[in-house]
Amino acid sequence: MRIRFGYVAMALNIMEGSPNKTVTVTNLLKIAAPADRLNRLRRLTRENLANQLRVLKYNAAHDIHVFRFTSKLIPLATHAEATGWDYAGEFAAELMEIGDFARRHNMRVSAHPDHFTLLNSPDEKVIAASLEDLAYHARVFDAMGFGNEAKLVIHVGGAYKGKDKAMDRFKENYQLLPENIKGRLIIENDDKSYTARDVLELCQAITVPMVLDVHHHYCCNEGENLADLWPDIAATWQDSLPKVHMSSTKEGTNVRAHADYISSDEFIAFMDLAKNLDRDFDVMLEAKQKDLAVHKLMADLEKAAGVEVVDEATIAY
DNA sequence: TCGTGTCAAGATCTT
DNA sequence: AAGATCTTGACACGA
Repeated sequence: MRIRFGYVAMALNIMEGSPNKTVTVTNLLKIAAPADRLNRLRRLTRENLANQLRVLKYNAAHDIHVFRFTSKLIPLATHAEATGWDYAGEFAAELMEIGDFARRHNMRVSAHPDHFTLLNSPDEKVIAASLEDLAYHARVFDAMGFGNEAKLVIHVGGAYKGKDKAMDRFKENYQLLPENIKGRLIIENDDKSYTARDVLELCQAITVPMVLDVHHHYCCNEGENLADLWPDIAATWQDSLPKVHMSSTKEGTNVRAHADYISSDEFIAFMDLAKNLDRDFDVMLEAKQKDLAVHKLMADLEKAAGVEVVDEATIAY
């Protein structure tokens, strides 16, 4: 199997590696003139986009081909203060440059709207806000020149004291999505409510790829064996490369908290159960130390039996 | 400059 | 019914 590694949002190993800069609403509102408020957002956006391109260049230099964009690239994009602001038009050149760079270097990119974005809420206002947030993500990807290959990962949502009904609501709302969101949406199992089996069944029902989060599976399951689920999960990706999220538990806190780095033993254990299927896949490392965790995992795996290092962020096993 | 409380978003648990 | 907690990196403020 050939496995590529990537990381989330920001690079710690370089200067100016954060595309996450923002401003709090409270502070933004202290600026008297609305036009000046917008200028504050513009300056932050310009800085974020410059840092984002820098991060992609760093990734390219280190063979990192899997990357998740931050949702904060355009600060407060979905807040009332930014209503009507044509950020995609104003920053068309910068956004397209980022997209072009990623394509030129064969990067697989995605985004993960945060856990306030819910397609299965019974509250219409929550659905409306979620649609707005998804539209923002899709708008940024459109402006970068990406099609449906650039995925948006979300969770199923709340349980609302009835997962079956809540999953039905998800299915109904999914069908109503505009094409530039619907075609990009993929679903991940979470660490509290929806198990890998729940999400697999949902993904099969609506024909959507499933992201397996290995750590979430160990936090939230009903005794299923991951080796049994993996072939069906991988099958939801059809001809494209499956993607897996991987993190390790931070010692001394609740099991759900993410550690600085990824345990190579835990990752090897996953590779062992995936080995029967012998299908290539990508891994998004969700570690506090971001890109440093990619480098460290590669260094640790290099010493392990059966691992062949292909480049700085790819192995064969 | 450092430490720390706060933050746009919603569900869920606790009181 | 109201408030605390979860989670994240970064802001914002006071010492």
